[in-house]
Amino acid sequence: MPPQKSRSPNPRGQGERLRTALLDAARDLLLELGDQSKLSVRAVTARAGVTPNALYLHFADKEALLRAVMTAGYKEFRTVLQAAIPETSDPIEQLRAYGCAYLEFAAQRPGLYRVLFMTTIREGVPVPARGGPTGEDEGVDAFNDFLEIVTRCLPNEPDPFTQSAYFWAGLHGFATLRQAIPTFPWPTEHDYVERMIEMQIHG
Amino acid sequence: MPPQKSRSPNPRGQGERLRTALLDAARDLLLELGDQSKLSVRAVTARAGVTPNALYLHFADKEALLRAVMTAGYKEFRTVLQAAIPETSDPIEQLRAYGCAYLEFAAQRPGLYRVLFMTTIREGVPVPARGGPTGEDEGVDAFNDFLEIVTRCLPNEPDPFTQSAYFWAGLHGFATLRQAIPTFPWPTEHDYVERMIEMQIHG
DNA sequence: TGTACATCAGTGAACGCGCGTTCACTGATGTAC
DNA sequence: TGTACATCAGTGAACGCGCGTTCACTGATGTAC
Repeated sequence: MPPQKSRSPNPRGQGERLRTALLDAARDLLLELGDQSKLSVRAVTARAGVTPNALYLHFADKEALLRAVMTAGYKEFRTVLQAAIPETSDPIEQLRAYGCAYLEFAAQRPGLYRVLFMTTIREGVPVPARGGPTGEDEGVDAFNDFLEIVTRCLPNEPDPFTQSAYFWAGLHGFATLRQAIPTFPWPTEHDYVERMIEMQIHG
Repeated sequence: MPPQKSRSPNPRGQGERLRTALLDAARDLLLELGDQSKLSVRAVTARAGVTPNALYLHFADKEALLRAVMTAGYKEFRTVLQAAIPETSDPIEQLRAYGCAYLEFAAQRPGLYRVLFMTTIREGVPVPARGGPTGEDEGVDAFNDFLEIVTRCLPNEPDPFTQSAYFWAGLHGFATLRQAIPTFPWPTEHDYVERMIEMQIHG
């Protein structure tokens, strides 16, 4: 349903609804186009059923929209991955589930994943730090969720932060290379995660 | 030296020189801009000191130029990495050097690396296959160079192809995540490669 | 040797398009008195 | 209760720009006779 038909203005006091509608439209277009470079102001506003200039009622410019999409994307990322963690006392089982969910997220939402983890426009976006704060940013929190699981998997590891970074890089590398070169004979998601766990945890 | 000044036409029979000049200009711009999406026909031809329409004397369209840039980029990639392999009988030493050179290549030529390993336009570009052919494509050959080193490192490994893919994904993940999120406290290139070798080879 | 012609390596000018953004306006809903 | 006004959620029309690409042309160099 691209250019939503015969939209009537939001009722008085509900103008902020359009903000959400624009964010949703941008996210959906990102999923369809698979690439941020094809995302135009005009496409987003058309998808929301509104003229291009209406964007500027809620965002200073196109870049502000993109930043807001990133913020919402990190929230979605964290929510989806949190939901995938099984309730079990076995941290390895949790790590396995988290890793697979990570790869699935990237595979199912390539455009969104690209914006979150493959762009350079992240000026001002917070980043995880050793012993850094929590609760300020969904992206940072997502890393900390992961760090927590890895820490429980490796109770004797002196540097679980770095270990998490290694694991993350492995997941990211598989997710993105497979996306770029899909015809390469990659192992399955499950095999890949399993092998990473074997090497990094049991090794 | 952006728009090369007062260029005179190539001598008769040397028209193909412009093809090379355009490829070089595109490569250089890619390195400067860091991103393929900003690369325009007009910028490339201006850099080569020629009007935009001259591009069509040598390439069918913009996409054909990009494909040619990729081909040349793979050749450059392979050449640089081959040159980094030390002459020694210790394959681990070679693997270490190759891994570091890989990360350095990505760090020093981010725009080029993006085109080679982070785009989706690679329709028709050959891809490594188990026991596949050699000598047809520089990208495939580069992987086979790497596969050969890994095989020598793991003489008892039943599936060095998959093992190479794991290693590759790890390198790619580190190279690209570090590029996207440079403020994260990443380990050094050398530490990362060392740890990968420990886990995958000695582990 | 002179000259008509072919070939080559480009250029000049323009096309239609989609882009991000701005300015002035509209029409419905609420509020003050 | 009526009415003048303010506010709100947008719209209409246009701007200047850079883009990829095309068409007809040019000016120098070679070749045939």
